[in-house]
Formats: sequence, C-alpha cells, structure tokens
Amino acid sequence: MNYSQQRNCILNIVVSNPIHPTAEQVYDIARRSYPKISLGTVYRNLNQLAEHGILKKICSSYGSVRFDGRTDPHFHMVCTHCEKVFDVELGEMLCITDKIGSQYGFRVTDYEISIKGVCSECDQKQGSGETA
Amino acid sequence: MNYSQQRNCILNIVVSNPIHPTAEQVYDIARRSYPKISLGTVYRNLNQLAEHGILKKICSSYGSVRFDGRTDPHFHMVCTHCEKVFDVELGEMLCITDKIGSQYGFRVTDYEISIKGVCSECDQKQGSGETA
DNA sequence: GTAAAATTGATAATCTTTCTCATTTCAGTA
DNA sequence: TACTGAAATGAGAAAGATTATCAATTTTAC
Repeated sequence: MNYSQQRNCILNIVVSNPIHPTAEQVYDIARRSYPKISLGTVYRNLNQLAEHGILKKICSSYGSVRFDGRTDPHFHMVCTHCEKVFDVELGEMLCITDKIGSQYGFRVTDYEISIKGVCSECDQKQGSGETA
Repeated sequence: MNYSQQRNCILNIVVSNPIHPTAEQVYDIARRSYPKISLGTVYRNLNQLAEHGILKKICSSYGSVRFDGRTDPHFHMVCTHCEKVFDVELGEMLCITDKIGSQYGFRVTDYEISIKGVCSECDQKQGSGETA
C-alpha cells in the first residue's frame, strides 16, 4: 500500500478527530487541504485503511458507516439526540467475550458495542426545547 | 396503527424467523403470500413496527439494516464468514450498562452489542475451502 | 531519472432506503 | 350491512450511500 498525500491526510483526519466521522465528514475536512479530492478517493482509502487494521469501521448509528481511529477494544455511546458517538472504556468486557466464545463455540475476533441513550449535554438542553 | 394483512404478514416473518432478516429478505418471503406487495410497503412497515417497539432495528453488520423480532435486551454474534447473526443471552450486561451510565453521565435507554467472529459451522468448513 | 505499480479525480453505476400519490383497505358507526 | 374518514397499499420516482470504471497522475524502487 503506497502512502499518497491524500491517504495520509485521510488517516490523519480520522485519527486526530475522535468524532467517529462518516466518509462525508472526512471528505469535507479533507477538501480544506485537497480541494480537488474526490469522494470516491475518501471511501476507497477509508476502506483500505480499515482492511489493513489501521482504522476501524463502526456501525453504531444507522444511516452512514462511521470510522474510528482507535483500533483497541472499547465501546461506544451514541446519543440518540445529537447523534454524537462517544468512547467508553471497560476492560471487563474482555472476559465476557471470552466467556461467550467458549459458551457458544464461537471464535470471537472482534466486538462492537453501542450503548444508546441521551448524552448529558442533550439531557440538560432537553427541557428548553433545544436540539443539537 | 391499523393492522393490514400485509403488516401482519411482515411482523410474523420477522418474529417467526430468528435470522434477523434484512428488508430485502422480508420482502422475498412476504411475496410468497402477497406476490404484489411492494418493497416500499415492507420498509414502511418494518420501520413503523420498530418505532412502536414491536420489533427492533439492528445494525450488527454493514450494508443493510436488519430487523429483530426479539425486543428484550440480548447480544448478537455475527459470523464474518456466512454473515449470519446469532442471539446471545447475557444478563450481566445490564449492570455494566448501568455502571456506564452513571460513570459517564449518560442516560442509557438501549444498547446493541455485536460480537464478530467465526461461527462453529464455518470454523469447521474453513479447512475444506467451503464458503456458506 | 525511469518504469512499473499504485493512486487519483471524475463520473457512471449500483445498492439501500425513502418519498409521492392515486387507489384500495380498514375500523368504527349508523 | 352500507358509509365515511383515516390509514395503508402498490408502483415508481427520487434521494442517499457506496462502489466501480478508467484515463491521467503520483509514488516507489531501482
């Protein structure tokens, strides 16, 4: 895999913006540096980087796939109000997945956990009728 | 919400087929009973039933959204080989989500866990080069 | 610097899902 | 049982997300 300037830019965007961006969001940011970059290039690179394990595809929310610069096991909390995706640490899950593997005869290679709810910010705004 | 024959059929398909079908799969099965049913009707009903909490939308795998007739909290194991989605029971998760909620100030309303890996069936076939 | 391999931008194509709207069905009531 | 307004349907167009194609450009290794 060659590292073109565009690929580097795309990777940096995902790694340095822990917002779990969609391809479209990455595209918007990438265009600031490469105004002629095409959306196809963004999709191609995000998928290739994910295939190589350099970043991760996540499907925490409906609609578009999102990408995560963190590849170590962790969870996500998705706010059903503002649609933001937050990271959650919880080492305990590791032993739970092991348990599941042996209990169901399933060879666990990865897991993806999305906790849905309302983030504290939205929860506070809720009363005033605001929407993020 | 009126219960048309088509809506009943769609609901039955999802509830009685624990394969976590996509809209397209539901459509294919529904056509056996209602050859003229339209894909739009299938999508409309699946979404409405999900909005009413009668069934659940899941995004365990990429590509298409899937639907689940079980609405009680449970996990999914997704085989990366045959793409099948299996149910997993694990009550322990309930206290973990509570913990996460209080730790991060997040009001947890639901969660969705997908464990990815290879199911025992595919694991056995693997050596012989077969693909499901 | 050169050549082969990989990548890009532009655009078409595909796939999934939603929307529109005239027609039909449903549920409640007389 | 017939009537009526609301809800749902089927057909197809439209929108949104993603992938594929391909000539031109960039990258990498020598």
